[in-house]
Amino acid sequence: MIRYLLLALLGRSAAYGYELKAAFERLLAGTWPINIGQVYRELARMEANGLVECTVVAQDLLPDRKVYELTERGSKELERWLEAPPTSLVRLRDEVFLKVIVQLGNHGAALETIWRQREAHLTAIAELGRLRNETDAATGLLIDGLVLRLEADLRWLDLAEDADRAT
Amino acid sequence: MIRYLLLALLGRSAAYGYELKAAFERLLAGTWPINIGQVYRELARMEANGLVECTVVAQDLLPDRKVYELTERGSKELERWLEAPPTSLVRLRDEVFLKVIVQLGNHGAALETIWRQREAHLTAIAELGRLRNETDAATGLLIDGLVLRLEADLRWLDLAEDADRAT
DNA sequence: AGTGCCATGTAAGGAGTTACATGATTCG
DNA sequence: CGAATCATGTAACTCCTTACATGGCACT
Repeated sequence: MIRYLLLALLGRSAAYGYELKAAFERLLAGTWPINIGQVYRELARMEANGLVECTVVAQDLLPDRKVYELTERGSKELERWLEAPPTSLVRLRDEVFLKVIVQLGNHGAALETIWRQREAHLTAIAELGRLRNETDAATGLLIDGLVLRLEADLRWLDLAEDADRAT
Repeated sequence: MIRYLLLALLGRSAAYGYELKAAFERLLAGTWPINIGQVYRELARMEANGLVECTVVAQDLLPDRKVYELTERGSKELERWLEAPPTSLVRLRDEVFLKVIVQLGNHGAALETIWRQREAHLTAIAELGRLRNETDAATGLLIDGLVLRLEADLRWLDLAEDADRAT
């Protein structure tokens, strides 16, 4: 995933690692903090695979920059990813859901988890509301997506509470 | 995650690996196919950590079973997980979202991705509807959660389409 | 003197996926 | 004879996370 996001960012314009980390986190509004080391490792790997190539740009006073850009293969690979059929959506590996369903019927415990989660969801939604203001279109849209999901999960927590009481 | 789910299953009753794999997949309605090898590896690891202990039960005609049960430490660990504060919900690493936002403004491409995704979501929802019939309460609830999320994502795709046209 | 920014990296490890190995029994 | 079920495991690999290393400059 990281690899393809970096490819997508390089598809917009050539960039060096340090800059890519910032662009990456700005695009995702900091919801995916990435370690700078990983950016360099991915770039090195992609270079080895011929997806990107770099030019060293010397600077005085500051360290050299290694400016990367997509190769032909790189943009093919990016395009391939973008056009690939969606991976299976029938897949749910979230703590929230799992913690609740394994406790279903265990009244006290399930309800406590549900309440804790509900509160966490509300906090997260509020936090995203604050984040939403300081972003551009694409990032704002991403945040909207997150909020919609969290709202769906809140409705699910209501369902779960009913289901637990019904047992 | 796998580790804790196995602990939760063992919290219900002692079981051996082969059986745990089946219970795991039944609980998750097959949305998380797990490799049997991983079950054995996790069990071995948990045994080394003193979370579970096993008794070998000989069978005639069939291979021996290693029946595991939670230790005191194991149920403490399970409880700790269940009661732990939810991990951050402000985090979104799904292909769907990322593929769309990196293409936003790139009209043709973004719209194609959106349509592909919409279709995949509808297919997935239909599939889950079929699955829903053959399950018990907890698993059914899980599926409801998945469906709610997919519906939220569908609404998001509408938002994304509007946002793309607006650029 | 210490913190933070610029810019590059290496290394260790956890979690999950996929494939393969072994051996007996039962069903078609 | 071949495939599926029961039952155990090992090995290799990808992806992501976390921590650490280096070195100069600027600001307080």
